[in-house]
Amino acid sequence: MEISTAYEPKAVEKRIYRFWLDGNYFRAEIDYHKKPAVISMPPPNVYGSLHMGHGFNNTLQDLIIRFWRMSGLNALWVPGLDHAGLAFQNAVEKELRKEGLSRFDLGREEFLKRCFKWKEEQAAYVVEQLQTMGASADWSRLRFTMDEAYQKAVRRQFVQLFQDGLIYRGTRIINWCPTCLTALSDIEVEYEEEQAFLYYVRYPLEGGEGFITVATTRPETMLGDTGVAVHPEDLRYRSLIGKTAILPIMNRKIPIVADEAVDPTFGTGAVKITPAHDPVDYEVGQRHNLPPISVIGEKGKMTSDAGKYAGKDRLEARKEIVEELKREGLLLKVEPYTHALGKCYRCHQPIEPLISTQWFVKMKPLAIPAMEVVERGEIKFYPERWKKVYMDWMENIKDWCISRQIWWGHRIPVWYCQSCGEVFASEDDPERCPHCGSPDLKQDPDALDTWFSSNLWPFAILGWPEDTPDLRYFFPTTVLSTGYDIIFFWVARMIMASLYFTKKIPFSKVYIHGLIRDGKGRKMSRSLGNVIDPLEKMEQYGTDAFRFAMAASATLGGQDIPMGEERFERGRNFTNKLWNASRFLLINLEGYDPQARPADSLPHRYIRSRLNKVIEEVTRDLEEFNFADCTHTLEEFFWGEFCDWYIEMCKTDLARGGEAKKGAQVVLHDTLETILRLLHPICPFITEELWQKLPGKKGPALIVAPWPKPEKSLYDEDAEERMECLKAFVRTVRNLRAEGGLPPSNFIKALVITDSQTQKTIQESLEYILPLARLSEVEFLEEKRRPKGSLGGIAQGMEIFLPLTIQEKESLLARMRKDSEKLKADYERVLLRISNPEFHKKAPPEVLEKQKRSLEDLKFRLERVQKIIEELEEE
RNA sequence: GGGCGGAUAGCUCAGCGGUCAGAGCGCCUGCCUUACAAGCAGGAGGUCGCAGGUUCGAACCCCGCUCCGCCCA
Repeated sequence: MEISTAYEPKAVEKRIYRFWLDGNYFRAEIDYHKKPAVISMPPPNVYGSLHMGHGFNNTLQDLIIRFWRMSGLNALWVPGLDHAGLAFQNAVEKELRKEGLSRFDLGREEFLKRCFKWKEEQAAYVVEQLQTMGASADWSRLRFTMDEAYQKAVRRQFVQLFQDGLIYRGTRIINWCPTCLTALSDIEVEYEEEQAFLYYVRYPLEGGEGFITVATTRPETMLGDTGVAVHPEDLRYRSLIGKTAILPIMNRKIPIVADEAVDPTFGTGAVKITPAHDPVDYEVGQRHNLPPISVIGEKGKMTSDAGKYAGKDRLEARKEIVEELKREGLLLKVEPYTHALGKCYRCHQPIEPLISTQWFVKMKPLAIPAMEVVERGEIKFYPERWKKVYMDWMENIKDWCISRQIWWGHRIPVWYCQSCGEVFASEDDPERCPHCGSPDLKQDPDALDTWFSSNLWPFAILGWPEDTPDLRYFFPTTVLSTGYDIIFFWVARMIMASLYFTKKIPFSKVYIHGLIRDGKGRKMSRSLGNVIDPLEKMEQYGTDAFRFAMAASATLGGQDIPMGEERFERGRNFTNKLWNASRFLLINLEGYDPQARPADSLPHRYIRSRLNKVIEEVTRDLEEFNFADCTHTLEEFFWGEFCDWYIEMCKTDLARGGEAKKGAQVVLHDTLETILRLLHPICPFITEELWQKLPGKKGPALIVAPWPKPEKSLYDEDAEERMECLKAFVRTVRNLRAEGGLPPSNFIKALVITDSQTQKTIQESLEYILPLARLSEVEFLEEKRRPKGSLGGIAQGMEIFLPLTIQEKESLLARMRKDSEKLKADYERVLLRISNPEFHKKAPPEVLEKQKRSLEDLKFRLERVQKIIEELEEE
């Protein structure tokens, strides 16, 4: 058989993915005899390239799905795409700017046409990327958050919440992005520490009696001040409460009020109140009847209420106002100040708190049941600590601003009757006003927050609001996998929506993984230029190597992952090793007879015992989302045990031919076949490719081969222990040879002192270990004395000696002295513990036993080492 | 200000109550041993952040502290 000596992923991946698609293996059919197991894919933004976060999350989801599928569950993974409202609109506008156009030039209808055209092109590209990753999702069920059916779901949600009184329209202070020209919800604002200044401004008191000094980071907002506030307990200002100050520049009379919200330690302890431009001031204003005056407009420019500063940009106005205050002698001082500045999570420009009329969802009634299901454990977070984060947010939840002043997205299904003023929501586009019958209707121009549609995801993709067979069979879904950064944005809202609309939880397990960072632990960002492109890495190292790196990085604790190049290299090395081990087998399977009965020899017993224990361990790891340990266990077993020891030993049987060869072939084949099955969820392409090459395969494809079950009858402690003894023997010889500087090319004789049982173990497996230790023969010594002129080492109740030259003696002596000291320290530590009467009383018996055995072992080794030292010194 | 993570080998991280502390990468030595140099064999390297406590026994549990990161106000 012609197989290349290095694994070449590119030759394999496309072909294998095609093979799976042709076999229709990703498709899940309703089958009431099978238990469904479902994941809804967090839909990536339909626009643009997938990033490492997608690569990571989708690898893990695919891993789970493939594991379930092989385990005999009816595994369904529903893929999808998100319209990503503002992010997508911004991207399209950016493209338009290249043509010198804005969306307003095109008009709403034309702009949306462009958007859909873009969406079509981009969707195919995103799907292609997911497929490159090996995603075994059911593409026949691909959903997009603006599909016709999905639009209906969103309208149903809005109308029902509206009719139930949970959606209302209100005028209040909201977060406004002057760059994106839209309102945002509270959690769409990101706070960043900024170096700024704190301005101390004197406001003259009415009647010419001195000043009250306020401190502010935003002097330009003073034009909208309608009060000054101090803490009610603050003795410094007690006498001023109820008095009036004169607002400089505007010459407005404003009251001095007392409010608990004021922090007396900030600045002077007196703060200006600008209800129209600060959320806290807004509330203070409400409590004290201070009217909001908007002095900053939607584009970040001063309004007509800003007096002579009207029309200026807010930052320009700040400069000029500071100058004016300085001239007037009202600027007391300016000091450097670090504060958290709110920025838009899409364009990263500073947001502006503004008074505006928007649509809101009342969250408290939705949050209460959503907290209960998590509290009761119906929905579990993995790792569990995220439960607290979720609960804390839910407890302090605020109403959700869902209207956005954008065009791309679900338009708010609310109409305003131009005749009678009726405001109503409707699932279908209405012809006439339901109140007065007038056809003169206007639809609300705004669109909905994207998250107000993706919160329906797990059930809308299965057909909701229709009562479809898919929804009945596949819902609730089983696992949701996502990063911790969108617990509030998405996870929490899906739980609330699902309970409200379906009366069911959307999923029972939430797997929360860490975030991928760059090699130095920094957040990846385009501006830092430290973004790793997953597709590029797959191209470079192979998809399986990429996935191996992802899986190995997904630790149980869900820590963030600094993604360095080494992780991919390790994956590539692993797949290459897998390739070559399989290649070795395929070359040596000539005359393979699956019916042959393997001998009851130690290597076979050992590898079968270990394999079955690994099956048990790996299965448990996958059930617990412990991907890193699962990967590591498989890597270690395959490489460190199967390749390094078992295959090497089997070479003896293969060389011998006959029954020995036939038996080895069967065990080698079966073990590798099982390893391929265990590795398939992590490395689907290479395992499928190799599995297809193996003779005597059962079934059409590895992707649907049964997940291995551990056979406990094959667990064999005796074989494992004996094997450890053989390994110790071989390692000791290799070590002696290296330290003694004996060339590996010479096959030499080893002399051994040991007990009769160990002697038997070694003798029975001599043919396997001689080549590994590069020995010609082993002689067992009767006399328990180190042979003169030899190099000796100790391992597991054996003393092993190799012929030694005189110049090698000194280095040996040095090593023995070092060993002796370490052993002495270890021995004394255990002795101390064991001689403590409390230990005998309180430690469990098996621990006591183990300690006793350790002590004996240490004593034995120590005595031997000391004896050798004496002997060497005598010579 | 509140909360959550982290601090273990040169680097990146596992381990989270039973002698001797683990991996990958890096480093040193020797090998083209007919599957694999993306490999094989051997080796060096760690008062497990600091300081107390609980326990027969602590990297691991508890208390405090220091530094780093994140989230919320």
